[in-house]
Amino acid sequence: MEDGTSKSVGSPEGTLGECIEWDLRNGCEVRQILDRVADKWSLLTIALLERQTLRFSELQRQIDGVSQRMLTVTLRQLERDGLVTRKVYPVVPPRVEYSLTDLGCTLLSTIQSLVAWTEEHQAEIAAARAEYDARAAEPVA
Amino acid sequence: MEDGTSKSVGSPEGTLGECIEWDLRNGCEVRQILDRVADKWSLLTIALLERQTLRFSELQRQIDGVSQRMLTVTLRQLERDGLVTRKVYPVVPPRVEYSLTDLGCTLLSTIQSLVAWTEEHQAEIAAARAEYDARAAEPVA
DNA sequence: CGGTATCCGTTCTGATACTG
DNA sequence: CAGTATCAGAACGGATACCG
Repeated sequence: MEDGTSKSVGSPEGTLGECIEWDLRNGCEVRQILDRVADKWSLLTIALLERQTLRFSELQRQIDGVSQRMLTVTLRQLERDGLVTRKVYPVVPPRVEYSLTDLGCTLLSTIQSLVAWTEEHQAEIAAARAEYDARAAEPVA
Repeated sequence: MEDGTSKSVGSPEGTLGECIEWDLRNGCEVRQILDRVADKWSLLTIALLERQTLRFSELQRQIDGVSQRMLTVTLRQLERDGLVTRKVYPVVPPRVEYSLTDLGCTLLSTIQSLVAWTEEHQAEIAAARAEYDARAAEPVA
């Protein structure tokens, strides 16, 4: 996990296509970051932290389906990437609150778009799948 | 895989937070779709097909890093979900071209945002990681 | 409560070999 | 060229047990 020293950045401007090519040609860490933010749990976690601070248990309850381990791992990654802040209150029982950093907030709108898109086109995708599967079942006939 | 019959969709309007909650409470297939479109290879594949049709080998060459197997799998999923069109020319040697469907195009802008965000904040993330790792190395001191 | 450590089965991936 | 099939290794994810 060496990283790319943060200075050789300077991504080229231009169309997305160009950026992608640049990205790919460099086989750089962009893909790795993309994988992180595009992660299922990361996406949902960030979305849930929109404008609100949540405790570990609250997150776990709301995401429901995520195991304690996965939530912990996800939060650690997000914290490491500077997207989420972890605040520990030295009380007993322990209280740990998570919230988005400014950097994390900049991701919000994009994630919103992605989630919104998914919900908007849910039916279309389901239909496409059904059609595809049906076609696969009865070949050319 | 019951469908979402296209009419029972009506995701609630309002803030993203509300949508997410709705999403989670339904434990619906949204997450599954999200996982698909948020996939590393899917993301890059769709981005590369922006306004252009590409052959299998062209995609493989440009994405570089993807194995033939993964590219095939990815393209099949995207095709099944109705995001990509697969056109086979019955010639020899075989020629297969891929392009985005209208549905796939609607995802373009969102994906562009995500990729753009990643490239824009690459440095910040790298810095955050470095700081986090450094802090982990020398505890409280 | 909020983790961490560990075991362990499942999934994902890449490399390789073979086909139309 | 564009796959499909197979196999082994790596990564993922859940369940459990235990700590501060």
